Amino acid sequence: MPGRGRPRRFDRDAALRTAMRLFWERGYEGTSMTDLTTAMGIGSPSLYAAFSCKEALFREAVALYNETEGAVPRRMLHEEPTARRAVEALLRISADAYTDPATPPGCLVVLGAANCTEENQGVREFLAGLRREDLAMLRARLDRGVSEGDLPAGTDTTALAAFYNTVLYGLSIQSRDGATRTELHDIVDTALAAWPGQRS
Amino acid sequence: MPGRGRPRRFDRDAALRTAMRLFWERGYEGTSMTDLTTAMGIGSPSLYAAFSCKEALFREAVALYNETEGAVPRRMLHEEPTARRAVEALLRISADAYTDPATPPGCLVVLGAANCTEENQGVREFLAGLRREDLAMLRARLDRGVSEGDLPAGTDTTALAAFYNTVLYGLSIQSRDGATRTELHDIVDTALAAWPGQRS
DNA sequence: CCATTTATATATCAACCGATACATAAATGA
DNA sequence: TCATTTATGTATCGGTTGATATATAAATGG
Repeated sequence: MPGRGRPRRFDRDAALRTAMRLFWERGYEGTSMTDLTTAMGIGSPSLYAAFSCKEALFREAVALYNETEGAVPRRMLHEEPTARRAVEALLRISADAYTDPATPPGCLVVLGAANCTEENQGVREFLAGLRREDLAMLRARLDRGVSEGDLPAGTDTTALAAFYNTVLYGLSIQSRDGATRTELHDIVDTALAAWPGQRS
Repeated sequence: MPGRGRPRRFDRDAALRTAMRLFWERGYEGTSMTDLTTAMGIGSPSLYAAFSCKEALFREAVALYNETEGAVPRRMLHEEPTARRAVEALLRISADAYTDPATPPGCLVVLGAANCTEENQGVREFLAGLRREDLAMLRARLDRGVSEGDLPAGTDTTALAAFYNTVLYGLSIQSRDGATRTELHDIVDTALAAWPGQRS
């Protein structure tokens, strides 16, 4: 039921996608409400009525990002048969996504609130929490590799997960600096040489 | 010769160090002129008279950062006898510096203008240029390792340098997220396992 | 038809941004 | 002494920030 009052003139989902795109491209503080309302083609009271405030809009946009952009890497992480292949798929898919010319370079969760003001520490902590979740998923996949026997028992999965997570962070910055897809995959090649038991 | 007019009431070098510290902590756009003048204890016309404008002050502060904080890693990179030991020293010293409680976490050159506004693209490009210089120095050190025989002939030094550079970028973000010194060194351990010929 | 509800458009709000105008203070050179 | 030069303190500039007050438009329920 669409309710009683005057119907909304714009598509809320489309507006949210627009916000995701802008925040992805320019970060939280780098995107102004005027940028958003202009890109959405609506007035600022309409935006506030639909999304409460800038921070709420950002959180909703990031949630959308996490559901859409994060779906493929998450699925790969689970479906690939070994930990090694899962991590390689994660890195390769991320490298491809970060250099997709149809979307802004790098990861919104990593870059969206890099050095933001103290007054927006809540936004920063929100993204940091998502990063911790991603790290935990990666570590869990490595632990699964140990329990399934494709990773040596006694592997320091915490350190290994932290390492590949760090590489992913670095890839985001590299893509922002204009690194090509090939360059990122070359970096991934080297990173995979650090895999336990690997000969480089 | 201190010149003719009324002498400056404040220490320009100390003010520059204050600016470096603030920019390091909060980034270019995250630091306001009011933040700067307050921390320096001077009025805004004095700041403008001494440093022209915000961007010029930032560039000078970053130059100071590069000279001071960058000195030790640069020296290690040159003085360590092998490429492998040089890279390890670079990573370890950076990990220590990024987690030094006396200074802000992470690297100013990496984090100082992460997703800044389009109108400040000049600042972003300035830092990107410094990062390219650092990358070139790292690659040159690896090339030296090849010519001196401690790295196998045919080693892809470009890819290897890009990889360790990427790890350094990632370490900056990790330290911003509150990673401890031990955690960073564990990541460095894993990164070094990717070294050519290494058994991990 | 009309009360109610919701969304819109216009016009702003106070706070902060980077940057200056202006008058005054404090030094030097002649 | 006094013109010149430079720096300082105060007050403020126009512009932008995130967020609203207000009045009107457009739907539903009775």
